[in-house]
Amino acid sequence: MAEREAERSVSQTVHAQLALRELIVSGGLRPGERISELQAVEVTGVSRTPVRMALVRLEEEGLLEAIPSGGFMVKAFSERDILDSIELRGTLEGLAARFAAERGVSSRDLEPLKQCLDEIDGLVRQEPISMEAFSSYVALNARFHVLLAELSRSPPLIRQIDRASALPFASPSGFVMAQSALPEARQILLIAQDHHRVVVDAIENREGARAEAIMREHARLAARNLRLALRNRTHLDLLPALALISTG
Amino acid sequence: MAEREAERSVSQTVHAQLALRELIVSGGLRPGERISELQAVEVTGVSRTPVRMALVRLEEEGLLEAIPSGGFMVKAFSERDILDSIELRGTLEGLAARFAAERGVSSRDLEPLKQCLDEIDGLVRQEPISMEAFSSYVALNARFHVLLAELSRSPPLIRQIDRASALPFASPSGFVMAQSALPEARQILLIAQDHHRVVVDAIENREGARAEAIMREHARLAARNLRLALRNRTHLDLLPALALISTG
DNA sequence: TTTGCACCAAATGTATACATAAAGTATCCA
DNA sequence: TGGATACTTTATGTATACATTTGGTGCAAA
Repeated sequence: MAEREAERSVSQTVHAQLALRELIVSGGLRPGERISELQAVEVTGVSRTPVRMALVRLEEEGLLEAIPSGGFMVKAFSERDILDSIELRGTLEGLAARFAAERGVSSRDLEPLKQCLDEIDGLVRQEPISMEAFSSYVALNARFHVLLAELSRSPPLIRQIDRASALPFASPSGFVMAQSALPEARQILLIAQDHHRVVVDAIENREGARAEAIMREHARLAARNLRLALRNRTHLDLLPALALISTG
Repeated sequence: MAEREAERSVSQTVHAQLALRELIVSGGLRPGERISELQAVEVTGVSRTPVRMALVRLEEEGLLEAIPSGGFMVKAFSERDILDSIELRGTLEGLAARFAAERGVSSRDLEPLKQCLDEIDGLVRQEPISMEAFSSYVALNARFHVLLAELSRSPPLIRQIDRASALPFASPSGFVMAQSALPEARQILLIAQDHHRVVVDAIENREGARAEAIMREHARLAARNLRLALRNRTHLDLLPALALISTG
């Protein structure tokens, strides 16, 4: 064992799950393509049992789909599936924002969110925005959404948001944003940043309904942008678009 | 093999999953109690491998929780967890209702829903309502909710609703409703029935916002009723209350 | 040439064997 | 008598062996 040097502390199953997810998300396997256990064993370097566990978990996670005759394939999503997932996530996050507002979070709780937004500000203020800054934005934005979900203090809701995010957040890894799209991307990022600030403000002022409405509107806008980007794919390809919009 | 007579057509894994879920949901294992693989093997009659698969799936489903030192335990939910889950489900179903309305379902699509409601009408019209009628109601009500979710034609949303329902719908199996609570239960059922009819009507008339609002309100009311029932548990115990309210 | 049947190969589902870590117990020392 | 340590036992995590089913290929017959 331990033929692959690293990842020694985590269980084989977790290691396999991470490795396979990376493989799927990075596009190493096409949607609809079958993923054989033998292949998974070779990729992960662990035996069939933990690989199998990882496959089951990835199926439950929504990245794989069971083939009736046996085995798993990479799940394929339609354009509408993705748009729906964005709105779905927005709806859940709206609920989270409302819970946070209604349950009275302290200023201390909001501090990490504000700090996160400040960091994003530092990134998007650059003109033109750099490729590295954009990548950092994606990571920071994901963190903001996680923090917001946790602010609801509702384990069931956090859990659901986590699952709902699997699809929209699945794409960024390994994508390449076209240089020419960066200015347009920056504009969208600025708007998203505005929304986020308003949400935090609403939560701070205990305005649950407003907080919820903003998050939902935010998601609807993101879905609309993606729809437009997909219609005239002049410089936005599917994956970059996802990375750009769905993480807004 | 095939020592246990039935269930021959489904895979061992699925059989184990169903058997273990039944065990958990029926209260055969207390929340927080550890579920050993050996025990699971004895209960299901299959070997450790499929049992293990089933345990992983049940964990992803939210009924089990992994113990850091190894193995699984029955997940314990707080009162707030359950209330949140109800509202969560209502929110998702509201989205489903809106999707259904906006995407223009045909009258043919609505037929099964109406038929389902008519059957429920036949049950709750009895005065006093019988125990059998109440049990039938629970099953029919679950069917209505499934049909409504499917009406959204959104696989990601249907999937999420399915997961969100795991908790609220987990309780009915094997519960016993107190005879004395039946009249009160009937009143709540009648209100729920009203809500359901309004939702179907809103969908039919393409009023997405209204359809969504009703479903959310419906869930909030259910949560409120449950909260009241839990406060003065004179004749409503936790499980019956869940069965009653959360399936409303 | 095409269709159908049979056989073969490969991959999945299942069972079990093995290793490691955790928990419980007993014994010994303070 | 109480606590700590070592040992034993048990249960989980992993690896592998076995069986069954699926899919493909080849041969034969129409």
